[in-house]
Amino acid sequence: MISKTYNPREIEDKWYSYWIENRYFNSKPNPEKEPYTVVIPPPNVTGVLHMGHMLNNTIQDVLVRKARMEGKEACWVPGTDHASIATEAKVVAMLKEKGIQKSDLTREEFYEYAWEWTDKYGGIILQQLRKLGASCDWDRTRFTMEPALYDAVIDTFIELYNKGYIYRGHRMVNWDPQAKTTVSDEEVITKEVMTKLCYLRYQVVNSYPLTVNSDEVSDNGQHITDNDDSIIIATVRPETIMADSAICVHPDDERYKHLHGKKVLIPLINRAIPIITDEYVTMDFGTGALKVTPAHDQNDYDLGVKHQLELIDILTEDGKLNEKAQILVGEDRFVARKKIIKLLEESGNLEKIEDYKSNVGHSERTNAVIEPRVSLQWFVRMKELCEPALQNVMNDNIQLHPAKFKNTYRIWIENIRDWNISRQLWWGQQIPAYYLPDGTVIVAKTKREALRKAQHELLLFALTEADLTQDPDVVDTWFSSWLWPISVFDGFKDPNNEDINYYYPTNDLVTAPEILFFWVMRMIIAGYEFRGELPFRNVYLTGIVRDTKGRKMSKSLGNSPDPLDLIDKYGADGVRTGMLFSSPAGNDLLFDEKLCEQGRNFCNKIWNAFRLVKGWEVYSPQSTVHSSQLSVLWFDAKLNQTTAEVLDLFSKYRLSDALNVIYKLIWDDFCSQYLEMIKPGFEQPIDKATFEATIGFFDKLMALTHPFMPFITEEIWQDIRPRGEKESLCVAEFPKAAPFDATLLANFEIFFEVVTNVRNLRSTKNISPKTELPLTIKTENQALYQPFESLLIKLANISDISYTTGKADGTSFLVKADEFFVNLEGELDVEAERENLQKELEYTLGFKKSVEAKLSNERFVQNAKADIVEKERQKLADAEAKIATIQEALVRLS
RNA sequence: AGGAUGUUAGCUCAGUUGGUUUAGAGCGCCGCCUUGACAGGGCGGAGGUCAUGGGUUCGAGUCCCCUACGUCCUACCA
Repeated sequence: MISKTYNPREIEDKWYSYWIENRYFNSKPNPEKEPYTVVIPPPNVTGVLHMGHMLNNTIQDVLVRKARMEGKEACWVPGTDHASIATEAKVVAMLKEKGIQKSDLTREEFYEYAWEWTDKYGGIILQQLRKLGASCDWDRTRFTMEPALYDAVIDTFIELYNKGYIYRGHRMVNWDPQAKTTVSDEEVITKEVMTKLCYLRYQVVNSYPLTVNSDEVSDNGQHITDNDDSIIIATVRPETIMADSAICVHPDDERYKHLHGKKVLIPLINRAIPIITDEYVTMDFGTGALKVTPAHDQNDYDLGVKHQLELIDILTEDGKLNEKAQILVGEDRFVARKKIIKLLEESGNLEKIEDYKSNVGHSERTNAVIEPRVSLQWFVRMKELCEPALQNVMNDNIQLHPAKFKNTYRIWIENIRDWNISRQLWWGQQIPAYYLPDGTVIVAKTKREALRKAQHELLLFALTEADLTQDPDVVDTWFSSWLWPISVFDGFKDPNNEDINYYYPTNDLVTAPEILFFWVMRMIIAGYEFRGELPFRNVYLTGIVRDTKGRKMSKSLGNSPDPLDLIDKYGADGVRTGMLFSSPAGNDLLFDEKLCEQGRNFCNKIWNAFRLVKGWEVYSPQSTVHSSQLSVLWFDAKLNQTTAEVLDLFSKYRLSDALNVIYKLIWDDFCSQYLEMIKPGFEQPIDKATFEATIGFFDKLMALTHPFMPFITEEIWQDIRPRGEKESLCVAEFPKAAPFDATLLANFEIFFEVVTNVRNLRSTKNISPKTELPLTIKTENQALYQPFESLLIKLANISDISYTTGKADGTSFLVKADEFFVNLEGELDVEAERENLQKELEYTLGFKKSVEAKLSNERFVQNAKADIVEKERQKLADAEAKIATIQEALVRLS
């Protein structure tokens, strides 16, 4: 006895183990077959599955399963990312709970804890992916911190350094004065804060050339003019004026043209700084004059570099003023701010203070206000490396789906800055740079090699390993994940191995648009740089999963359902289809559990169709029922038509559309129409030929649906298949498009319309579906309807069918230009009939008019393509025939 | 602020080189239908001047421009 509803739970576990046991997901290079490769975007090793992963991995699985069924050597490589910042933060928090400070540990000790943590929580997410049905080759699971991949990072660092792409330089970073470390841009939370905008007056120095010793100038007072010759700037950080290197105004600003080339004195400390001009300045903000403080502001830093200004850092690493500030030395930056305002007020340099709303960066971890700070970091020179990455996306060697992202991608690359790859963390690949006691840098794979280099290249034979210190920083996580498509096949360790030669370049990459820049672009760069070839041919960009209100799903909002709960509730197939129903590439998915419900209902629908067919008793008659024969021909055509459509949609990466087309094929065409057409009477057997054709349809439908719903399709497929033919739907053949009879499909459409009209008539006249009705067809083309008679009787519950070219009794409806009469018992509601016909007439007349307007337009007839004009003529003829029929009917009623 | 992108039924979206009827689907809604595969179901129905205003064209949901609103990315401005 088959259950009335589909029960996913045991079926899913059963088949997943079966697939794994039989190693259907494992792949080896096979020269006989075309490879199809996907590398998973490695999730954070300590992460748990969220809705974004579900969507992303469902899409990958659909693509991989289809390729596998198409006979390709499908290989989906899973793995995880060490996620240095996120993981280190979690480990540090865990240590804190144990009462251990990171600073109390050696690097080695810290690693022990980190690995312990990774082993404990790592890979949970990969277990969860199995529940979803992901057909990964689990034997190939990789981790970005495992030795081989660690080495790949070190080797590529050295290679790029030797090629001159990596350099060490002073750059502005986000400094957390409380944690005394730099933090990445992603860890900076900008918050809106109310601050004071101070307007400060700087005195202009008139004499030229200016004496270097500014004290002298202020002492004798000669060079300082009265208030008319001064410039007022606005700032929210008055405590940094001692670090000013210039005042900047817009070159076209008439107010300040007379000051170009002059110098001003910084209030309180009276150091002279130049007035420079740059179009960066917004004339109508503040006073249109800007103090330039290169050491304490990113934009000012850029200006400083451009105008070669002095860089004066007046802050200590914990955010206090240092000796270079000259005044308020030792005060905290915020205390200093208050105090200096007072000093400025006393000295008469403070013009006014306004309340001002500004966005200030805060550290995610300590909530301290981030201090832009210049420090020594490692960088990758990007401009040249980017060239192939830009070109090969623009010329579609690598295709983005949807293509609209090409634009964004181009703009990003064109504005790229050098990539800061050093991070002041421990969990990650330590930079292979060694410092000699005098500060000389040697980049080498090991300390021993660095020493050898120092001895041989620098002739420093007296050095020992103890004299060398390795750079404590690690590289940015993306510096390991950009190698992923190559490193998972050991393309660095062994650049000519069988795997990399066979699987690389990979085919499709599925990821979120948010990391197009961080990750996708960098993988493309790495692909061309390290293998001289693209890393993948297609990039499928998913949307972001949001809730029904359009908010991003997040832990803090608590609006993200647990994917495993969903799978438990709706089944993996239900959740998979639920997510894909409404998520075309590049579109955000507004997730609603209703979608999963729809997915589950779809499973149930398929399940019950299967139950119905399974329950039939089969017999072998002399000849097959005619209506069933016709139905089989029709569904075969429909199936071929839809298969072609599905294949076309797949080729365009329109997976949502492909799923919807399949959904309708199964629900509407197969269940609602086909099964109803061939269904034998209650407790009647079905003829063998029809039964077998139906089983054949099931076979193809399950194959077509398998990439989307692997579990239920496998269950049914296994049940209907003769044993021993092929062992799993996973590796069965994906349906191919075959020719189909388009005329047959068109005639069936007319037939369905007739059926719908009869049902509609019953509905409006309140006649039970069980009451048989006689039907008279008024047509010039009797031959069109004759083949459908038996089906019409069955589906519309007609007692008998007759034809006429004249008139008939009863109420009627129109399909095309033919009229269908149903003689109902009782009175005919003439008024209602007339009203309906009148409405239809009006519509058709309006339609005819619009077609006529087109056709009577000479320019249309001249300019439009011949087939378009012909179609319009046909439309007109159809409309005219229909109008004639309606008018006859109206005459008859009056 | 700059850039990208979007605005089609109550909601979520299709509508692929401009011409297959006067625009489609799913969900929701309304009406009718429960012994017979499935109420997680069946049958039927209502619902849109394609954001606004211009333009190009014989013809515009589709191409161009303006405006409004939304989303995203980058930069956040002293």
